[in-house]
Amino acid sequence: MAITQQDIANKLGISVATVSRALGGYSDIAKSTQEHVKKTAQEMGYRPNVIARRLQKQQTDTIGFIIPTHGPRFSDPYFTELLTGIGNEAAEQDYDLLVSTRAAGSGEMKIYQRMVSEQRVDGLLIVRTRQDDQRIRYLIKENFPFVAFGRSDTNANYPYLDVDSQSGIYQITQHLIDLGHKKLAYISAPKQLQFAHHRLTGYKQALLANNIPVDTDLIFCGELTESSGYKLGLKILTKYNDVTAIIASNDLMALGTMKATRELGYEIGEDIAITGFDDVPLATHAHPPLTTVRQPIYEIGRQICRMLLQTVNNTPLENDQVLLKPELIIRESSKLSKGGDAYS
Amino acid sequence: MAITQQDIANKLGISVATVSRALGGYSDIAKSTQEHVKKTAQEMGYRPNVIARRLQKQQTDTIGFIIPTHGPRFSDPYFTELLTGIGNEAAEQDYDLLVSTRAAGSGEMKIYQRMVSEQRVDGLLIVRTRQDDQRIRYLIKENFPFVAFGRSDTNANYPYLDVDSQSGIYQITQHLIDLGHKKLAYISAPKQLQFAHHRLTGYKQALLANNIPVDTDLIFCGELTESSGYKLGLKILTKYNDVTAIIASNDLMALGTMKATRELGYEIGEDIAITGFDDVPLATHAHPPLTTVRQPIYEIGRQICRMLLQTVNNTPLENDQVLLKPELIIRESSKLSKGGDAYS
DNA sequence: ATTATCACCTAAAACGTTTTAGATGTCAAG
DNA sequence: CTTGACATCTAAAACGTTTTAGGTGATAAT
Repeated sequence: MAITQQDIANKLGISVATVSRALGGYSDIAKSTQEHVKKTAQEMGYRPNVIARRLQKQQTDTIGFIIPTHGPRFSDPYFTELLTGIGNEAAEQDYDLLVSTRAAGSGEMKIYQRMVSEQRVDGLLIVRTRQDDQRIRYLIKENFPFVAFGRSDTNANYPYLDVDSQSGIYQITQHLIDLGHKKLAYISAPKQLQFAHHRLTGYKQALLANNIPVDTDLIFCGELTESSGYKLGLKILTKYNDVTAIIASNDLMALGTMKATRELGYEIGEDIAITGFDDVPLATHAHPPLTTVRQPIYEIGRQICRMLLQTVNNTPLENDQVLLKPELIIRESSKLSKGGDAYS
Repeated sequence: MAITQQDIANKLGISVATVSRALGGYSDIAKSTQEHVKKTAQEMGYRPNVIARRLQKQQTDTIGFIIPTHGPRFSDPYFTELLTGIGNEAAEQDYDLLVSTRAAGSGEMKIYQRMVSEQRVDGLLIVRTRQDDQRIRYLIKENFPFVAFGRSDTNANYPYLDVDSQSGIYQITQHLIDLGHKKLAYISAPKQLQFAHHRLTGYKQALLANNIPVDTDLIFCGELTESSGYKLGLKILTKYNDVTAIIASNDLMALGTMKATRELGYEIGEDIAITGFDDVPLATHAHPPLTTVRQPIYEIGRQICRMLLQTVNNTPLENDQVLLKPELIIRESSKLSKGGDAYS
């Protein structure tokens, strides 16, 4: 059996209250007693029982993070990096991290309710915000502490951190237009994801700013996976043989599109430009290396975690709605358009 | 404030004990009372407080999983898939999953001690077993329930699941030899990882079985990342221009090696064969698709979780040391050796 | 000699649940 | 009428911690 404060108290002939307060370093316990208790605790191998502490303190020192997976073979490198950021920050602040994996829809809300109403965690992290996001609605209704990675379309006010992906896609689209591309296809994320709209807007705005009409036939919708990018790549390039650039809304889809492009005999970066979003490590090692927009994923993980812990501890956030400017990373998957007349 | 059993008891004019037992469905409570209590609980929106339950039951209904990361930009797709498997299985059995992210070494043992001695979890999952693995030694010493993904070199007996990667690499090496390759370089995982040895042995055995002498100059050691595979790929191919096949011990390194190979002007699958291990989804979408050995990662996650939960619940495992046969997946990154004389 | 102040300690309650050990009342059998 | 068996319920203890409210005794001030 584990050593308890009672054991220490018995051994020392003092009360548990004194043991507790001594270990807690309270000033109403004599310095000498404090040291004595601490020493004995150490010797006896005492470790606090966190469950008992939690019950008394009415807080769990735990935060929750529910990863929205799609299907069993879910392997988005993006999430590992995000999780590492969250996990490291939580650990530094002595918080536990409770993780659930659940496909969006499919009983997802059950998990949230469980976490909230059974008081399993002190706060929650939400990622991949959606249109009319029921998770956000629920947490606001319950007045439960949370921080989201991503804005949402509700007019509710809540703490979030987001990347200005509209600007990111605008930059990348402008970059391609500068290279002489005129016919640029776009592979969107699923429409229910909030960022899908920001990114699509960035694309449209860039086109319009350059007097290129928006052709909705050139806008496709993918699932953020390689295989989805692959399928759409095939579709786009067989149907529209005058497209010279494909803008994917994440790296994984861009990598899939690259495969399709190559299979159809095009040279990427020469015949067809392809771009992504995220800058996962694989983007550098793709062939050719992928032009993309960098989101500092690890740092984002740390920061949303830091924001949540502040919220949980009732420290007011100096800035509770943060918008990060992403950085354009130009690599070889985007080059001058062959048929183009840039700077001509 | 949340509703407690006390609130229900007060409202109904019965004792908390009755409420507890009614909700628990015990037979010493009248059917009618049970229904009444359950109905009222529902109406009042009662949810059990898991912390209190845990304290009383002296178990946490939580398992722990510490992901051994390397560095902040850790994005191994392998782990997301494993985590999904573990998470889904845990959720189905109503267990919480506590996740920590920590680089091996660097205070890793502190996390284990914290989990174990402060009774944060009922059991632990260990992955990427190492030579003389201190985590395993510690958990055995503490007699704490755990299941490992991977064997280890200690002669201690403990429950594990592993993939027979010696056989996997043997198969892949034999496959390459059958294609006519004679000079096959090998990129190992870090030597402290247990599976590095099994895989290396598989490579050596296959060579010897085909009367090819083992040339230790052709054995390199990488870090399981793309960039590590890239660097070693460059090194191998510039130093040994008669190497026709490179066997990497995971897919990520293989992908990095592919990049190096291409940059040096070789045609993958034509001039140089490259193989990986794991079959992450990206292997299919690589250019060309990667020949590899499939580990059913998601299923492995589920199964080690299932094994752990059985252990935690004192259900004896019918088979507590499982060895899975991996499957060779032949794709286009390995083809006939140009200089080779297979079947000649 | 009384009172106030202070340093140090602790009994008991509290957190919300489950379990234990037994109480109460009913009914049937003897 | 007594006894035993049974169904149903519950007071109290228990889990291990922290907090509250106050006690004790010593010393200093009046």
